[in-house]
Amino acid sequence: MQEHIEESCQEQCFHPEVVESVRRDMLGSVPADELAQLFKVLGDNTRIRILDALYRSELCVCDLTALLGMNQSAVSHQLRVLRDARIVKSRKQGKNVLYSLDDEHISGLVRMGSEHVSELKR
Amino acid sequence: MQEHIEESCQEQCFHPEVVESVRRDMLGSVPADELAQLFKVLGDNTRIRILDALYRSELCVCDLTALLGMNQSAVSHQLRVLRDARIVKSRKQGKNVLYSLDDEHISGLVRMGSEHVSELKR
DNA sequence: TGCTTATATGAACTGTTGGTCATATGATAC
DNA sequence: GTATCATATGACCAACAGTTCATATAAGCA
Repeated sequence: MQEHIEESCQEQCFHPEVVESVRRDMLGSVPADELAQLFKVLGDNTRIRILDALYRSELCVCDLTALLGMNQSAVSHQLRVLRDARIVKSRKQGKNVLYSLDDEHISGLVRMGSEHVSELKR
Repeated sequence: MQEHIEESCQEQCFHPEVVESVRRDMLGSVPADELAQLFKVLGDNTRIRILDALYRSELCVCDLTALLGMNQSAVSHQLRVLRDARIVKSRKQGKNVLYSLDDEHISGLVRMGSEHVSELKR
């Protein structure tokens, strides 16, 4: 994190050297997009509750439906979003489909996010 | 992460003991909501690019406007969202307003998210 | 074979969100 | 004071996202 050079804006106001140096270092637009996409998938109450549940145990769709108290279709739709984002994985077992978290980065993100949230309350 | 007990669904299909135990451990609905809200704010391409830039240097609004190549109003609107979520902070300096990240949890989240994203590509 | 159960999916509806335009505020400079 | 510049904000609109309803698929059971 470099220090900001104190000077008034020329012309169009901005600080050309700082802007140039930041521009060089910034993420490309593709990675930024993918990152935003990941957070967007995490940015829904239903999906967070699903992940919170799956963090504790592998569960089938109707378990999740019962836990969340919402209808099965809504849960399935959200599971699809999570599957497409490769945040959860599923395996078939008889009539049921069992879901679980796809990797441990996700629990890390959720844990870190929780810390930030509780930090803000102090 | 406890193991799932293999048994077929009774009645309404679900596994009552597992569901009960998960239910006990799950986040309350308020924390889940706050967490989802945090990720929702991070889940936008423009805001991620703003954070990526601010991670590298404190910047004024017109710097960001130039960096992102979008109009000033759009940038200000998104800065407001980030400010309301206490993800960035601002200080006045003459005519300018300088923005920076509000705490290091945020850069941690972004870093961790990036790792996850690049992990998926392998 | 048909019947039931678990899950998935498509269509439609509704609420939300990101951007644009126009305008307001607030500070500096003249 | 007035003019100008940097930023903020309100109204509006188009695109999108989450839920529901109805229906499809697919497995197990009689």
